[in-house]
Amino acid sequence: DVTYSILIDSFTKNGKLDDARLLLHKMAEEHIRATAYTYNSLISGYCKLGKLDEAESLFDEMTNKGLGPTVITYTTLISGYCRQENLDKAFRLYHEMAETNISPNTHTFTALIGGLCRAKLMDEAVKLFNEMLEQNVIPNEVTYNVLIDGHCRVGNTVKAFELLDEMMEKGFLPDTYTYRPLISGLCLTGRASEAKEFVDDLQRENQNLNEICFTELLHGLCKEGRLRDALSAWKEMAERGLNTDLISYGVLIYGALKQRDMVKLSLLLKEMYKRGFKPDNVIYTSIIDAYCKLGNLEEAFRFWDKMVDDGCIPNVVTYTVLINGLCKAGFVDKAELLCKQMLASKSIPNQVTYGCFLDNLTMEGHMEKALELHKAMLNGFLANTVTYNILIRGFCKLGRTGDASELLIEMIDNGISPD
RNA sequence: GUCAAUUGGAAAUCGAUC
Repeated sequence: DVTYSILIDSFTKNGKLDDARLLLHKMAEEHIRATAYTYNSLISGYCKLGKLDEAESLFDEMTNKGLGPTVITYTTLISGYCRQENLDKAFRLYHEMAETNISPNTHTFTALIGGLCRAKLMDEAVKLFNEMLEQNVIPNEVTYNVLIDGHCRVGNTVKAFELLDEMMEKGFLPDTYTYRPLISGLCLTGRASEAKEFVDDLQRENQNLNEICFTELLHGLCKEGRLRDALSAWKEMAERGLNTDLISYGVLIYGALKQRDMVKLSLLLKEMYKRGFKPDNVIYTSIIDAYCKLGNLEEAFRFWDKMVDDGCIPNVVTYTVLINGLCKAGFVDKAELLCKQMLASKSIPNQVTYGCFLDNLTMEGHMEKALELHKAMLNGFLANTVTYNILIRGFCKLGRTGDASELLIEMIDNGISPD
């Protein structure tokens, strides 16, 4: 059974869930008992693919066979639900554990804290962290990394750096999983310079930063329009022996576009090609977006064609960027056409896509049509803070503040928080 | 003796004092 479990685990890690399940059947045929290990591996695989229903049915199956669940099974499912931002489900499982006398461990708490952090519910995350300590479950470096990341995401770098000190006092070694969020947090709060200093300090201490940490810094610098600094950091990255990969080029291109520096754009593209890199989806999309925003739809479509010729498949974001460009330029009919084309391919329009149309309708003063779209979006759970903002702004502009406040109430009722 | 938790780039609204 160990052999089979190892095989099943490696299949699931490669996303070959079907093959893994075939093996499970084969085990049964050969009268080899499956174990909790086997099931846990499979459940983990389905969770990572977001197929929680499949994971749940295996959970039931293993329960019926008396093979579990174990702490690991619960933790796997909990983290699966957390990744889908289904915290209700995750916590329900957590409570179910208590009923079945399975004690949550460090991994379990870390997964839940991570879920809360992802949802930016930092007060709750801290509360759970304290509960964890009260239950004498010892946090480890991952727990700290998750919390640090959470605080950084909401811009609370002070708290994040406090936790960095705390974790070091406890003897945990920070790594790239710790540093990356801190760099990101500093950049997020408009302090790319501090992020740069932080990175320099870490280099002086000979801490090993990886591509991911550097790219985060590059991105922060580019976002603030500091392309020159980003380029020099990029050179430094290369000198440090790190890979200047496709993503790092993508960030620099984003920076060049932000500065509307099309000369730099073509230089970067040339250099990329020379190194054997081809622009990917993301790079093409950022170029297309930039041209749309410059009002140059022709050039935008030229890159779209180039992208398709290159074998890159446009995704939701690519479509949305063009739809936005078309809407803003007043070609709503063309945008709708593109949306249909999008549905015909395998891309499904999302909140942002519909948000573009919604924005166009409210800007044109077609509030009733906008409300119609909004209702459809509500049915598809596609309303969010931004889409409500668009509608509320539209009503306010027309002086219909009554309708606007009704929407405010509605959004709160729907559990969507105003910002 | 195999299973569970954390990392990078693109898109919609708004960003006051000019």
